[in-house]
Amino acid sequence: MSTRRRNPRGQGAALRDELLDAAEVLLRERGDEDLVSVNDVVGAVGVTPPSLYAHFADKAALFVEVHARLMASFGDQLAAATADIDEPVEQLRVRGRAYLDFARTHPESYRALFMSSAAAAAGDDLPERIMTATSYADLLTNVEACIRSGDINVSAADADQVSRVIWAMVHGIASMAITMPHAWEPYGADAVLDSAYEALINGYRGA
Amino acid sequence: MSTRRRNPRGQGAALRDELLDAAEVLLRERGDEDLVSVNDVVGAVGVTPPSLYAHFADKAALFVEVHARLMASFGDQLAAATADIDEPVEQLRVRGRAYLDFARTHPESYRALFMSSAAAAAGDDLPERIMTATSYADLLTNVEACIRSGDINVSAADADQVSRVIWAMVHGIASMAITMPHAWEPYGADAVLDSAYEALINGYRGA
DNA sequence: TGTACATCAGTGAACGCGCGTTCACTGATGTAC
DNA sequence: TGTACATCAGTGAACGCGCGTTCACTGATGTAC
Repeated sequence: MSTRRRNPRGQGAALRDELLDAAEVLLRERGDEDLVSVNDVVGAVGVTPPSLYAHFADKAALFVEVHARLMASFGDQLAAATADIDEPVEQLRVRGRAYLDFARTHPESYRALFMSSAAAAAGDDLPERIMTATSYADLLTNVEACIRSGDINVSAADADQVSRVIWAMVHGIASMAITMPHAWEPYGADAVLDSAYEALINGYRGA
Repeated sequence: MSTRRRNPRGQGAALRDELLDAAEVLLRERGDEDLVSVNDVVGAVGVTPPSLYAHFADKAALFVEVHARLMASFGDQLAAATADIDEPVEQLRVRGRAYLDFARTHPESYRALFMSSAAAAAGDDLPERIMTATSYADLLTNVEACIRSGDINVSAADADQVSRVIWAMVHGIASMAITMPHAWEPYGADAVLDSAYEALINGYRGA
């Protein structure tokens, strides 16, 4: 953009944030860092390519930081949606709906975070970071509360496994909604999620 | 490969199959057609790039056919695994395990079929073809049998929705196994699948 | 049986393109004196 | 208060690369006579 003015002396680092912002927007739009070129990013900020290399070693280094930002905003969104809900099973349901909402509102972000081949590539430990992220810890805590309240009838030691089954279920619905636009017609992904939750919790309750 | 001999007169079309075979092998290895170049394909066959264009309009046309082949072999594999099993619930379980097996044995094929952005791209109706594929019809038939036998206690009209929930569950476990190598540690994806199935069927049985 | 010729499987070389990245440079800005 | 200068944000132009695709061509093969 031609409206950009050069940063004042000593504030060159401001460009770093502008580049991260622009890269995040573009990644959200396109869902795969392979579809976002360095040229796109610097062009969006209104700067020439060499400027980027003053702040990031290479393209990969830029996107490592962008992914971290996306993960944080995803976690924040789930936490905010469930903050006011005390009843454990209801919180679990709302958490699932918020998860699905994020995936559908930002399908390309979701793809970048949980479905991209970049995420699975050897050098990048993104998936491991996901498993240890706050949002998973929150889910686990939620499931433990359901076990204590008796809504999920398994031993406390199985909380981790049950959490991952629930995650896999929601991820399955969300990722299919993204990859196959007609997957949930004519029901709607929400209705399917509700039905799946009901069956799962019902199944665990009576176990 | 330098060992290749030119096809005899009138059998130039044989190269078409060789190209499809080579492209399929490479796609299985790499999981995304963007990672398989035209040069890779013709190089594997031992031929130069222009030869490909005698048989396929462009790269996309080649991979449309390759995807169709992968889908067919996936469907065949599920059908073969479940052919000898009469008891509906057991057949459903074996179907799920075979599905997971395919995903883990050919992770890159699975990614290409069910997780790739190419699959979701506007021009390609692959996802729709999946929804109408034999393998989905087989699953639906299986679920209907479970309803008739009373193992899944929903009305016959809900067979379609239940089928998709089951599919989403298995897809969730399979795709996470691919994207996040440590997702199912220390349990193992099979154990998680069994547990998820048990909960789901349990939940539907008592519904 | 021998030869000229049409056919067609496949080649060699190049095309334009966009990519990530690097090089040598510029010119506005703040500071020292 | 004025000026010389070091600093540093950012540029212009080019790099080598691999890509999908196209062009004009070659040369072995089978057939007609």
